[in-house]
Amino acid sequence: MGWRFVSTRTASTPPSCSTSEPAAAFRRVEASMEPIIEVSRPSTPLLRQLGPALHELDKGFRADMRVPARIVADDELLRRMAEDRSILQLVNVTTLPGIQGFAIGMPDMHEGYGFPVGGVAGTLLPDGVISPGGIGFDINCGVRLLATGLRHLEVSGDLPALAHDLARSIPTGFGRHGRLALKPAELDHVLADGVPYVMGVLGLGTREDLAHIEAGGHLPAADAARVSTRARERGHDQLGTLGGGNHFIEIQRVEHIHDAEAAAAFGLFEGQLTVLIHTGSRGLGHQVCTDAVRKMDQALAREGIRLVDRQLACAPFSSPEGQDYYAAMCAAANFAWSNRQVLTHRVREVFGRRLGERTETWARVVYDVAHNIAKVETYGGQKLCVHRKGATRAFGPGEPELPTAYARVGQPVFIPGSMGTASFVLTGQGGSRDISFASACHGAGRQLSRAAAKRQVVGAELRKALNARGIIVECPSNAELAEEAPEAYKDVDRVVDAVETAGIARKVARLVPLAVLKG
DNA sequence: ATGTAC
Repeated sequence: MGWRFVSTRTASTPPSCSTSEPAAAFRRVEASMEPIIEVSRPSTPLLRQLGPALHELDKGFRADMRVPARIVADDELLRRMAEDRSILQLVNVTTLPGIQGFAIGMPDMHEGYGFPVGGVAGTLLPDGVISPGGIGFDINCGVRLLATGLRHLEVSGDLPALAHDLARSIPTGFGRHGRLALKPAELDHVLADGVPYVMGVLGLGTREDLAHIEAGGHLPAADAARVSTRARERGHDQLGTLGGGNHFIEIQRVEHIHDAEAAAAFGLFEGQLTVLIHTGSRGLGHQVCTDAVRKMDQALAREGIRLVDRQLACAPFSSPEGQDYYAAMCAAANFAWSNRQVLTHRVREVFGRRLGERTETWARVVYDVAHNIAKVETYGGQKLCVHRKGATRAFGPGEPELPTAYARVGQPVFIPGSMGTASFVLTGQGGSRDISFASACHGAGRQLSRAAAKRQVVGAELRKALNARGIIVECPSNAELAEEAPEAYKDVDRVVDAVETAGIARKVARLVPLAVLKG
């Protein structure tokens, strides 16, 4: 395997982002971004394989690295990553003040804002930085799996009606408003209290749901008062909406069980009808991120932070900007969990109406896990701010936060494939703490930009091809379909295999789509 | 991802 790492500037002179002339500094950094890797050259001792599907780029690669960069991938995925700037972005992450151990990229890694999507980094509290770009614009974008007691064959004739009803009940697409318009005081409660409020006061859900959501659907560090007026305006009527892009609701069948013990613990069986919900905090979270990036950018000089890429805007966790962002991020996360909770309620309404309110038609929450979030977690006795951007927490067995029924098998991890392809349920392995700060991948990962996908794929033809395979498509826009075409994504089987080979999480079940609802 | 370019 031949890899050559090429840095276009000398390692002894890391670029600085002089905050007195940010625009010029930004241009310099941009100019230094290509290329990081050339394929088919002699290998370098700077990149070495640490284990199965685990690689490390030595700290000596660039003088400004504080820790090494690691990547979970097989050789083919690594080669793919080298085609965009994601590895360079991961190297940039290693320069952040307070970073501990290593920055690590998941096998679905690709370019993002500042951090790569699929990047994980832990910074030491209290004074290590928190960086909004390490969480992403869609704060607490995440995935929730619902499992019914139905066999898909029992209801195959009802699927078109179910999909249609869901499409009528759930607003999808860019900027769409929902049926719930929250009064300011109600929005405050959603932001501060998350799903317990939605369940307890609005009556949408059960106590059982709460036990099967990461963090119980409520981060207590949230402070509604630190969410800007503009963010609240954008979010007040978006609870219970799906959004656009890669967000979707999919009705699926469990095609194959890989791990009988874990599947039994999660309540999954072959032929079962499941529903996968993928969405986040909509315009509210986006505005929280935008607000924080601006504020932190202005505070860099005061904090004496010099950045290699301005998109890595950050502030010490303990600083006013860091605390404001963390409290607002937690509030946006509560909003996102609440959003998935309201969507769950809509699914239950539709299923109950169409199929009758029976034990079998009840959609139980298997788990709900964030993949764009920062969490305070303890590693080696140290409290870290673990940034996961396009990365799923993957706790192994025995972690106190897990539901009791999952304590022996580990945390459910959901890996949605691209539209029309398989999704996976995995379970976190004990080794994940040391390998990846207890993190796994979050999806197949883009390999084509949205623009490139639109050029290459005709939405109407994709729709026909999906229908020909018996997949129901509820999506008003052919353009949106084209952007999310399977060709735009990496091979999800390969991505999941890399995570499993590395020892982070193991396969429990493979799910295939029956109907997809998207913006 | 996103009232898609303050």
